[in-house]
Amino acid sequence: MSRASDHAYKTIRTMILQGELSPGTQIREEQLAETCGVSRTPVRDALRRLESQAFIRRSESQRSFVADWSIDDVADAFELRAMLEGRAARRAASRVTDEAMQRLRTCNRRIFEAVSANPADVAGFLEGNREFHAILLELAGSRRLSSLLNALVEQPVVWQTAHHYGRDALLRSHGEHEEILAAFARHDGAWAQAVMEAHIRRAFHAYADAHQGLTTIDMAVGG
Amino acid sequence: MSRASDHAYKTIRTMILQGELSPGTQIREEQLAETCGVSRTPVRDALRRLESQAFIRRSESQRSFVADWSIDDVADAFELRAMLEGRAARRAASRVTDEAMQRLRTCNRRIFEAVSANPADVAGFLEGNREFHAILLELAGSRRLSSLLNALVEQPVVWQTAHHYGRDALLRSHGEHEEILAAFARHDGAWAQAVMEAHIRRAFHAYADAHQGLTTIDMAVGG
DNA sequence: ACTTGCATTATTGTATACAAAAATGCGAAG
DNA sequence: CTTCGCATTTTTGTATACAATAATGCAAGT
Repeated sequence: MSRASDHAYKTIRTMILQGELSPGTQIREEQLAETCGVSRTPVRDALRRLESQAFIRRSESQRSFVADWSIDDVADAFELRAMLEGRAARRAASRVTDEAMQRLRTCNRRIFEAVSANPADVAGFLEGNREFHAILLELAGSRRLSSLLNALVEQPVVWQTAHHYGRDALLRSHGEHEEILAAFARHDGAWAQAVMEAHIRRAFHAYADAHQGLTTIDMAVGG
Repeated sequence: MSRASDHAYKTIRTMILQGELSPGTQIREEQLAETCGVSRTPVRDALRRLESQAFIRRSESQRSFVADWSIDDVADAFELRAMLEGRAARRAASRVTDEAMQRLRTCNRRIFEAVSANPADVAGFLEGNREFHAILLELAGSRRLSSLLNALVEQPVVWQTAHHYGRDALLRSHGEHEEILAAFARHDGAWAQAVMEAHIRRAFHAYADAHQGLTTIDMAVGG
């Protein structure tokens, strides 16, 4: 999007992701405008976008607050993501081309390299991961699915999860991508969907484990 | 939302739904501002919302156009809706209360009355239908699912579909709601989900039949 | 005649001032 | 001591002017 608006969006989003704005904090447009060095107009645009992605919630009287995600909300988001991304994988399996397979393989190789680095290159892993899922979404060929998933994938929770991964978990993630590629090579949509769902659900439990003690969680059995 | 912004939203949305703004038409903020009797600021807000619901698409250079939905887009939207609303039904089945059952029954009775009127009260049907699905979504207890579905349900396509229904189709719709209620009474989530998916998918084919001749469609087999 | 570059026009993006609405704090009444 | 009402302050909503950018058309050169 446009320069100022985009800058405000990224700035605010980063502040939330890094905890500079803690959950529950009230947000004032004017203050953010100062922080971002722009006027309130683009800040309001940015807040709209952040609200649609549940970074921010609005009170009945239109005041904005940094969203505080209960563990149930997190489970909810992961579950929806598992369902939607599973469907994307299934569609992608039946549409994948040789050229796309090459791109996916290259991407996953980069992920492997990031994981193998010493110490593990988490940022590189995240970037590779993001690209892998983006290619898959493109292959799924559903703009609507893409837009729904984009609203889910860039969540604070998802973003932070990888930082709790050990090298073994990162490696397992790479391995699951490999299995998805195998399913793609056979054009087996059901296989791809199953692996993808497992992939996302495991990610959820990695998150839940890292945040245990808050409450006991059980992700509903989905399908 | 706020007065002017909301008014702009509804006005523009109605213009699109009723075909006053035909698909592909370029949209100019200033012109809409005049039409709605407000300034560009709330119009821009409204356009953002309409864009997020795919009433409007934006060119690379940020010009706005009334979205033109290909039949594939329609199938895509219905399929996603079937999946998401099926999941909502499943969750609702395990959380439904006696009080909610009463509300749902009352609602579906109103639908029956609308259908039975002579001539059939399509607006009443739509309103009852909307409320039925809203209660169900509330019961599902997933804010995220709600927001994803809201972006899908109010589509031009969905809205227009009912106007192609004959009384028999409207009655069948009522009957499917009854079956969902039966599943709820037994707290059988799988049943509720299956009926809901069938319900939405039938609605799609009703639409497709009414628009046949454009192209042959086959909704992918989902799950 | 066809392209290329520039000036012009149309359209969107941003800043700012003002209006409306909501929250807050204080004081008086019970 | 609590509660209610009102004035004040804070915050968001809207209008409008101006800036930036993209589209358009025209003219000159090939």
